[in-house]
Amino acid sequence: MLSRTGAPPPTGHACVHARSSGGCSECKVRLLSVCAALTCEELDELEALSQRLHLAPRQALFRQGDPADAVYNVTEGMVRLSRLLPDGRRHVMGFAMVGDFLGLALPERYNVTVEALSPTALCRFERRPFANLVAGKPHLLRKLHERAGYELTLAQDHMTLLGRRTAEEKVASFLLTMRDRYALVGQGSVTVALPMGRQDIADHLGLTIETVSRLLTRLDREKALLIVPGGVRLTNLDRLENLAAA
Amino acid sequence: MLSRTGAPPPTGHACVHARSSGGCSECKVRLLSVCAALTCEELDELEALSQRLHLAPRQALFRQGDPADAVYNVTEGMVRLSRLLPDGRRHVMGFAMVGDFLGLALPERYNVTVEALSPTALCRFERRPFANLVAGKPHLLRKLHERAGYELTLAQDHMTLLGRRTAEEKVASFLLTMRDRYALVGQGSVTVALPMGRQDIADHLGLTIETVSRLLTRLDREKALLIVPGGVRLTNLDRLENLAAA
DNA sequence: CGCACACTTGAGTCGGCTCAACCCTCGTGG
DNA sequence: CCACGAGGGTTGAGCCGACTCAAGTGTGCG
Repeated sequence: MLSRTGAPPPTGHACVHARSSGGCSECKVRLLSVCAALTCEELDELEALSQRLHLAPRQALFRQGDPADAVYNVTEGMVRLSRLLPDGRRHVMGFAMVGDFLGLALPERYNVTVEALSPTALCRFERRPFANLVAGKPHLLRKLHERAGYELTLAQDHMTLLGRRTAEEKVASFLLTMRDRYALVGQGSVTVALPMGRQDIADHLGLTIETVSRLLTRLDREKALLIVPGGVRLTNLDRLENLAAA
Repeated sequence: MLSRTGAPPPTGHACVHARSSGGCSECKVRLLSVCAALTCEELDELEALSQRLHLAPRQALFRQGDPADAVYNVTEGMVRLSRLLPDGRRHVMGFAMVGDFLGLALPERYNVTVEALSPTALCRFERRPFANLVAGKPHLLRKLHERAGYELTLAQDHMTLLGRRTAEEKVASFLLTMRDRYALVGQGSVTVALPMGRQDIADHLGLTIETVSRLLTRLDREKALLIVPGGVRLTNLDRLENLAAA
């Protein structure tokens, strides 16, 4: 199925290559993404397959059940990966941001719905051509596999979170995880943007919106953080890390 | 990190190959495992690297924190993958059985402890030589990647289970999942062996042992299943499937 | 027989959920 | 400019499902 790729330490090589602007080789997220595995020539091949795409907030990229005929790389903004249970309950699998890859685990049909939270830009690759490209590039496959492994550890960490942690631990842990992910893409700051709504956070952590809201305001009152428009400012990291306690 | 590979539909090719007994080519789980990707000659190479290993119940294969210097293929029995939180809480990531691969996502150190639940046999591969072998065999890497993707979907399903389902749904769902996994390795039956203890099930589902016990006896009383020594017999699949309601 | 260990069962508690207001901000239109 | 409505977020009161704590029941093994 589909999944975010968090961001394992980028391992790219510089690529001096004169070309018209806007290409993959000038892509500012290249070194953060699987594309870091490619040489200049390979980037050209990739670029030939790619298609730029922009999403407005609330716009869907695809929906659970749609035939899975493309994979994507997020180059700007943030999207939400969610799943609807037959009885209406919703589970938010995660959030994909700059550098994340959508489509590591591809079944016949997407089993999540992906929607933009903020204005988002992506590279789209048709599934078949992309698979063919990968087939001829073991190091790209290797990179994808590496990502998949990394994803797997993240998924497992999240399982532990969901299964064995209290509401407060979940919220603290979520905020710190978001901070770390921003840091990995060079946006490290004590102020963490939260483009998703409270309901999204709740559905991600296995809580209700009321619980998330209550805990955030409590952490605010306790001066562990400061709620600001569009996010939070983490004013007492020690306290939060204590709560999240790996 | 480490992880079970459930069992995507096996896709192997028959391999007529005369050789001394006990080799990979006679391995009865080959077609269920990643080894299905290999030709006879490649199997020989693999076999040269492999090391047979047997575990008695309760015996550990390795522990959380040990340097991750090998990967494994389970050929018999069942192991438990668990993780200990700093405060003593435990989370059981899953159970690996016949055909499952341990080591898809390998960080520096194992982040789970693997212990045998029943008498277990495995193939052990040193990490480096195995990685080298894989590096020269794109179709094996491909197979591993496929598995990783499959694992990822399983992990995500389990997340949904942990985050958004009630205790009863969790238990019913767990039993059906176990049944399906047995079926995939040719042990399909309405009687499901549960070599793990109640505590293990509880730690896997994010419940307490008492809750698991209570729900099993309730389902028994309601004639949805029958508790038998070492497992359960699912006597009313419809009812259970209703409860698990994907 | 008797201990150990896994499991079951019961009574009481509590964390997080449900239900229901309420508040605030922002966009729209009169 | 203000009135208004909608949507997101907050807050409160009460409840309930799963947890905690504690005892009891097998069952296998030395």
